[in-house]
Amino acid sequence: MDQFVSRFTNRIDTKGRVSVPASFRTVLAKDGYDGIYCYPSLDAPALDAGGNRLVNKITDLVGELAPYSDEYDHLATALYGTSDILSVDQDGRTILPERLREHAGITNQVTFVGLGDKFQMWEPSKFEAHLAEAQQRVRDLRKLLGAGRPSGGPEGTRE
Amino acid sequence: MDQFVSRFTNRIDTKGRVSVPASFRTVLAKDGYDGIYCYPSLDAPALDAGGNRLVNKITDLVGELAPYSDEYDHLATALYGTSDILSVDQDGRTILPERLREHAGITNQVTFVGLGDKFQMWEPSKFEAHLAEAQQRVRDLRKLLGAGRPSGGPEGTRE
DNA sequence: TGGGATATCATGGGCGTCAATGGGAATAAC
DNA sequence: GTTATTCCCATTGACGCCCATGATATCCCA
Repeated sequence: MDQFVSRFTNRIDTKGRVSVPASFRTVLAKDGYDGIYCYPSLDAPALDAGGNRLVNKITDLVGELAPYSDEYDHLATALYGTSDILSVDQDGRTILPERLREHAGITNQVTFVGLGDKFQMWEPSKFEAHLAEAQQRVRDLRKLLGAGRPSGGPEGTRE
Repeated sequence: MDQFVSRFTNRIDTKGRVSVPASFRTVLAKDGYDGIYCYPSLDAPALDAGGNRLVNKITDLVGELAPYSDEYDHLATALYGTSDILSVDQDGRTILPERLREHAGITNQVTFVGLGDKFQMWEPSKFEAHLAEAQQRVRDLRKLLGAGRPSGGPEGTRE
């Protein structure tokens, strides 16, 4: 299945429209989703977005909870209640609602970031900071994983 | 399965195109991947590149993590968000995006280095320095391994 | 084993297409 | 009636397609 990869930064024009990157539109089309399912990221100043796979993942997540539990209410509110389905016009452009733009701090440019089954939309400078942190965290993780590797044979044998 | 082996240095022409080595293209074709999946190496001034095997490895890595965890977010950002799928034209050439060229310090030549399931792209002089260091590390490792080898039979027997 | 022919690969250039951007008009919604 | 959204079109630069050329590697024959 095609995935959302890479990242693009596009401008918001005077009418509030922004071009959805052509490769993301292609993935959405193959996914069979009309428009973009979108909600404020739970723990980042960004917007989570995608098509059917994102919707299915949310349905599965919410479906694992007891229907009348507090968790259910909270998660359903966060993932359904705050979301929008953005329309994409025939030129491949969409308009971000004011509420979503405010959450992400987006003013005149949007960075689209592919994350495999979904993508995120960021204010460009916020994303650069986030990326630096993510890369550092992954490097730290690799060091942790590397330390556990038997590549240092003698250490492994000694243990 | 065919592997990426050997290394080649090709020029970037005035249009920013570079020939992907024919043997690498053959491996990609047999792998069934259309284009080249490519992202900045996390710990080297180089680009990691490959086909389905590389993509599958990344998908497995990211798929092991809980969808809304911090680790998932960081890994997906670092591996999907910084990557590009490079198209390869019918003459076997590709164009490296500016962002990837800058990460690797590539200006007018690229060294393609086969690493089995994937390959890397380097600025030629950076690769030479990297190779010298890697060869020195291998010598050091062999010394270590040689000390632990059962070629000295008595040590092995004693355990 | 050496030389010649052939095929393949890397390189260079021109032309057409595509994607992002900008703007206007019409329609729908408030 | 006003504003927002959708539809339609044009422009420009980047990229893909197509072709040619030279160098190198491989193959075949004497």
